[in-house]
Amino acid sequence: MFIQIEPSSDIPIYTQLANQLIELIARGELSGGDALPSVRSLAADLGMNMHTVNKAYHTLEKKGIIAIVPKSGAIINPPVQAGIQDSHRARIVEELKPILAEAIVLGMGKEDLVTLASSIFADIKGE
Amino acid sequence: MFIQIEPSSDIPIYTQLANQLIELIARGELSGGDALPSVRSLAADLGMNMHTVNKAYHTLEKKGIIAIVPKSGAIINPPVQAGIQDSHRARIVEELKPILAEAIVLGMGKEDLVTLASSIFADIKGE
DNA sequence: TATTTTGTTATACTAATATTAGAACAGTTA
DNA sequence: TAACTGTTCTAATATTAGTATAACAAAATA
Repeated sequence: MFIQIEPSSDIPIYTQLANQLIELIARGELSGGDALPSVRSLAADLGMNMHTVNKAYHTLEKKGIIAIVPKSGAIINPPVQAGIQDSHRARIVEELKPILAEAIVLGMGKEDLVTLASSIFADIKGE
Repeated sequence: MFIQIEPSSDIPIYTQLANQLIELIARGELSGGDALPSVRSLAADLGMNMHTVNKAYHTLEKKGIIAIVPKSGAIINPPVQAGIQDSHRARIVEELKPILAEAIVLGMGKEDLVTLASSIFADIKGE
């Protein structure tokens, strides 16, 4: 598992970890049904505390991306075929809105935003 | 100026304030050249501390959205006609990437993302 | 069955951040 | 001149982030 943490970043370590795990899943390097490493082993691998990894896992669970089975481990949820759930979509919208507003103020138009979204999509999926 | 702060939110007050100011500008309710209220008056209006407003203003300055003139006040930057600057665009991409990755994992495809971006754009611009 | 591993929970500590508070300073504006 | 401006400073409290141990009970495994 290829994960790189920037200790000097203003983004919390557990958020960096959660984001990189999400990208690995989006890119297909981790798939639905796969088990994530135990919090202890991943913490040892990355040189961080067990509780930090635990917090990242629980962040992913709250987002509906993995399932944590008590006393057993964390498993990536199977891909949804019926499309995104409304509750998740609403959360994405709330996260996206302030960033898109910023982009608009800084001079981007509707076409620019659509192009940007497509290009980031391609980048995540692996160019 | 219509600003609503949620004290119980996990989003810091100064971030909520900065985001809502950005949306007001994106929507056109505040325009380039307009002066923002003084940090003291806005803090009094919103029932918060002067330093919290000050931090929100400096956040907007760092993003290139307003200019703060020492001993005078804060003025909204004029709209850019030459399109967004590369440095700003790069920052937007970094902010957008983890959210789009999350959307992909939760079942959204390229078309869904493009549609979502368009719909949020319309929403911000005032339906 | 016995051992190891698992996530969970609890406590404790340090560091950084967020927020409020009050005051003083020096330049701007009316 | 007088009021207002952002800046700077000190200070206090509250919350969050991160690390460090330790113990527990259930699951996996040898």
